[in-house]
Amino acid sequence: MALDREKVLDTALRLIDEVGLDGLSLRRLAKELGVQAPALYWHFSSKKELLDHLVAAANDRAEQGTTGLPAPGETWDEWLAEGMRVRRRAMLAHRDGARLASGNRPTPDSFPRIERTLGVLVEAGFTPEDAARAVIVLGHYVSGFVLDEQGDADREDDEPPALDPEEFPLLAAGGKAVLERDTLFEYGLQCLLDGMRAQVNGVPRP
Amino acid sequence: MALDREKVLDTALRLIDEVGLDGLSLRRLAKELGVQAPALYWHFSSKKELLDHLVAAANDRAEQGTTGLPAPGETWDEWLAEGMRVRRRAMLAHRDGARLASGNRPTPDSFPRIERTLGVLVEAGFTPEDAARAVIVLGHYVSGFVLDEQGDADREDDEPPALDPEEFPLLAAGGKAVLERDTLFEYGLQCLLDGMRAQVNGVPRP
DNA sequence: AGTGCCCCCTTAACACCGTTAAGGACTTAA
DNA sequence: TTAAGTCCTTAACGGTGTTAAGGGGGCACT
Repeated sequence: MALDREKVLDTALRLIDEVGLDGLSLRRLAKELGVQAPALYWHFSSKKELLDHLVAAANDRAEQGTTGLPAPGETWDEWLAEGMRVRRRAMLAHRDGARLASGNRPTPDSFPRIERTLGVLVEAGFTPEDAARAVIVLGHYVSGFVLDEQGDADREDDEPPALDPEEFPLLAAGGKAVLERDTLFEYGLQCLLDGMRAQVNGVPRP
Repeated sequence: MALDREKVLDTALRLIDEVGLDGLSLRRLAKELGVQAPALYWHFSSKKELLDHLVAAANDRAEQGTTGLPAPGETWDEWLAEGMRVRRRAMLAHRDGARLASGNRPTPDSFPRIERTLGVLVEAGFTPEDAARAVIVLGHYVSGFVLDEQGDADREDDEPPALDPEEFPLLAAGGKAVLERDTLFEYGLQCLLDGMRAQVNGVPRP
């Protein structure tokens, strides 16, 4: 039974959930495949290339079942928000998913999808420039958010340092609120969308 | 002439600008200090600890000269925006600064500063919970943004793949706009602040 | 003066890492 | 039957973070 890219990527994705991104070495992956490490160089030219394809594979799986266009009657902002929630869930689906995803450009495969997204926004009244800015900026928010979210998971060592509620009352109150990740994510997401709604409606900036 | 943490961190900060985060090995750093690699373990218990202190040192330097409170007559949103610009510049000041900064919690040293920030927002009408959410969410945006900004710099290999303006007209137009990093940063920043302004003024979400 | 302690560093080594070189089977095609 | 191509092996290179053991030098105390 010969190896192929598909099999390697499947195993790598499974392995990364077990041992994390830092634990994923070529030797470890090769062992899991019943093969010696240099064998992987037949299928991928370098580890970096393997990781790039890993991201693409994970994204493919995550985007399955999404149409890429708003449902009838769905407004652009509801649609965009839902797209960002999907993106967050896709990153959360794999351990270190955010770290894995950040640090590589979109491949040309995703151009049509992006073009369609921009089309929806332009249809809604965005200039092409602002549409691109909106998409990029939302992406940065999501990846920054999930990066932190998963960074916490890695740091298994110790809980947050003790905090005196007498000395830092606001920090103590706020710290709890910030632990509700879904609420927090939605807060930032809606803030961004508020700004975009205002802009597309021609509201002047103060 | 004995080594101390200060000297090590100084040299590391200088070295990281030359060789990047991935190029910063203990042996390389030790050589720069005229010392053998294991000597560093006298001053820091691990490389991870050294990097944590590196971030703290870089932040200290960046925050020097900022008061941490709004100037008289400055509104909370102008003040917050300026704070985020400072944060971005601090990360950009060192090669791989964003990658370095992401992936470690604020040390207790920064608690007073954060508490003061929350105080300003609560003064402006935020609930303590929303103030904390706002600060966190802005931070995620900034780090996600700069992470991408500096990721581009690392990728010296090839320019973006050719893009047919006939096939992807919006992408072509938007791609140019997105290259103006300052404008792009400001766009997202103001979007976020729009949402926060709306919330603090009690504007109901649509 | 001598003795012991503590600070700061050295040398040697371990177990890993990504990657390359060279070559050995085994399948397919001429 | 030979030739080419595919997929993998073993061996090795130069690098990594980290640990173990020990050596000098300054300081304090007897």
